[in-house]
Amino acid sequence: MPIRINQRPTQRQIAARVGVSVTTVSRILNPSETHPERWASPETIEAIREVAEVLGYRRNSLAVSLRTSRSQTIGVFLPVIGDYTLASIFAGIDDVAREHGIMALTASTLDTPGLRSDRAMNMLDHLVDGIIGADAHLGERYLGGLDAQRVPIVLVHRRHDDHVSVTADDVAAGQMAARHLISLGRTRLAVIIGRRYMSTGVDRAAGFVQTALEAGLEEPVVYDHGFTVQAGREAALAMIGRESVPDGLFGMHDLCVLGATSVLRQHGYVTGEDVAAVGVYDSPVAGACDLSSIGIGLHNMGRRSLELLLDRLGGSDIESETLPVHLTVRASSDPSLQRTGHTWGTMTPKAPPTP
Amino acid sequence: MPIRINQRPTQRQIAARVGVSVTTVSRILNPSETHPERWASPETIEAIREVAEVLGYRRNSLAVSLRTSRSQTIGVFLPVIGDYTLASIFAGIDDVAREHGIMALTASTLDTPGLRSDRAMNMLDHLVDGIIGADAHLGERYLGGLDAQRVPIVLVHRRHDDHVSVTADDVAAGQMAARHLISLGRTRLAVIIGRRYMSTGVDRAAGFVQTALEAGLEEPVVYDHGFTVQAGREAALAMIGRESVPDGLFGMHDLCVLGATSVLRQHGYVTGEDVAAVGVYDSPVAGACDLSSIGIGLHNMGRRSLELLLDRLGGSDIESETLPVHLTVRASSDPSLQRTGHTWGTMTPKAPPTP
DNA sequence: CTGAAAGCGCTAACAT
DNA sequence: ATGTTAGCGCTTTCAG
Repeated sequence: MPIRINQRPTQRQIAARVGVSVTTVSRILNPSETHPERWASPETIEAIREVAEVLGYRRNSLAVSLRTSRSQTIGVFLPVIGDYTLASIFAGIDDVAREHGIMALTASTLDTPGLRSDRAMNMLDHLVDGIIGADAHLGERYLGGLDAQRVPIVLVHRRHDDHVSVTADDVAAGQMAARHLISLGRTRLAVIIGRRYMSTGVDRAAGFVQTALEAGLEEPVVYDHGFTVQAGREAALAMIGRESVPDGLFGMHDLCVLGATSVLRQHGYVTGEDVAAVGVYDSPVAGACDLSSIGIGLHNMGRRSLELLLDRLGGSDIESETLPVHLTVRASSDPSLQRTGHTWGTMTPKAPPTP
Repeated sequence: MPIRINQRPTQRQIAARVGVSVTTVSRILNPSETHPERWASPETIEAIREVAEVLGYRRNSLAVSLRTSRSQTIGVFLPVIGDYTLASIFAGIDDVAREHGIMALTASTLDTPGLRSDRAMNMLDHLVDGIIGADAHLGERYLGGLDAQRVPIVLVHRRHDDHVSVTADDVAAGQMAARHLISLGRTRLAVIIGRRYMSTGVDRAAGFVQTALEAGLEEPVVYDHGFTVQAGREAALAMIGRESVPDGLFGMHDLCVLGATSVLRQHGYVTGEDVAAVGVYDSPVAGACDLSSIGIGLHNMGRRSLELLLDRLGGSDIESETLPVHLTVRASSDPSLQRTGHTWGTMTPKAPPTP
């Protein structure tokens, strides 16, 4: 009769019912990894198993953690959550966590190092076994104040020389975008890099600019308004304000490119024609909007970050990884391609075709 | 000299240095909420504070939880993570969590009840104080198997009669969409509802269909392919296949509408002209794509869900809340409005304007 | 094959 | 104003 009313059953209760000690119960129910000495008489084992089953026993992870100093818990820092990119990375992390029965404590830090430290302290209070950070800033030691508590850290998405990281080949992405635009005959290039503390934007811009210069073009203009739709709009306004609208635009995020092209279009610059645009992440919306975009395996990036962290926790030495990127060309840069969703063409609609 | 090498300092260490008992240290450092009897001599208090400071003392949350049966931890279930909607809700939850020093254990369940149960067990093993669920399915008790462990549950985004929930006024959203389309003279309506187990889509469709019928229109056709870009594409193909392309389309998510309109457009149906389209969530991309959309305060919705849960944990009785929605009209439904980013107009671009 | 004992770090009655 | 005792649920030597 499972008569537990409000309380979770404990090993002690099982021990009492079976007539053995908690030690034995512990050994049977949770055989230690290292010493699988689950020696016990078959009858005892059977009895313990049965009572545990009928009582609905579940181990108290907190007690285990307190005893073993391993919490089966990790901390994950995201700069912002409501964004496709970071959310996709987190989805990959979550995937691996599920497979390994690990719980992730997640915190958004709004790209504010101070906030990050506060929440990191809180995480460490919960004895997380390790930390995955997607919100690293260049030129600032990640969680520098807390290194005494040597918790393994793996960075993801954004690199930092001081830490192991899983990133996309951002330099290659920039080169790829530039080569693509140049191959289309574009000569006045510009790039929206997000913020200067993000290695993603900085690295992509580096590859982009370098390739442009090597091709003998003017140095691309750099805009650092951010990576949101709104940031893209602001960048576009800046372009118009300085009367230097590019004919080739590369942006760190599909969204900021969409924001930029929408404003440019309002001002008469037709995407795909007047300005060829390329984004990053190849998000679903890029497909729906005919936006050329450089895809990155975000989900897999998340996966690898936790896999690496787990390797580290398992005692292995780990090294940074760089993931490949690939370009999908659509009508936003090559107007000869079929337009699907929203045409990048003229502003004044003709009479609608008869349905 | 903070000479802790690898180990976090404990109350005992402080007690030893100061020459008091751990009890006193505990009382000073972590005065209980109920009995703020932090009686101690000013010198003692001062000394303890100082040593704690210099040692870099931080309480061990796990030990506290084990002792108090309160973990300052909650569990959050999301159906999927890499999506603007859910991620935004989670951002709101995270906000409140930060303000209250609470940690959130997050898990994606892929809208698979079995997966949810497994991970819920794991969460309960970690003694979460409560659970927020964004992945409820209609017609299925949420976490039905585990109700014995009476952990407070608050649903968000999707309602379920058996639970307190924070949702948008989905019925009103459906009515609003229908009224808008009808006011534009649209008569052949259709709606993409996501999946049938989602109260969001079901409720919105209810309001939508009801309003259409009351206006004397034919019953809108319902498509339940999902709410992603791809789902929208499939729905559109279905429309074309059955030769009943609507002149008014409402979709549960901006993305599925974008997916649908992109395919419809490929087949010659111009958005805003041949078919007026309305989405939900008013995500940034809706703005960039001139998509009319019904906005919901997702961030606030997330906030409220945790606030409610905390109220409940504080002993209050709580009730479900319904949040208001509002429509933003853009060129996708009303072509007289200025188009910004991507025109919904004709397929064949005219000669580009001179930049 | 099994159990006694110790203790992870902390809090909470109950003394004094 | 402070200390003693007890114990949260579990794992882990060390002895039988």
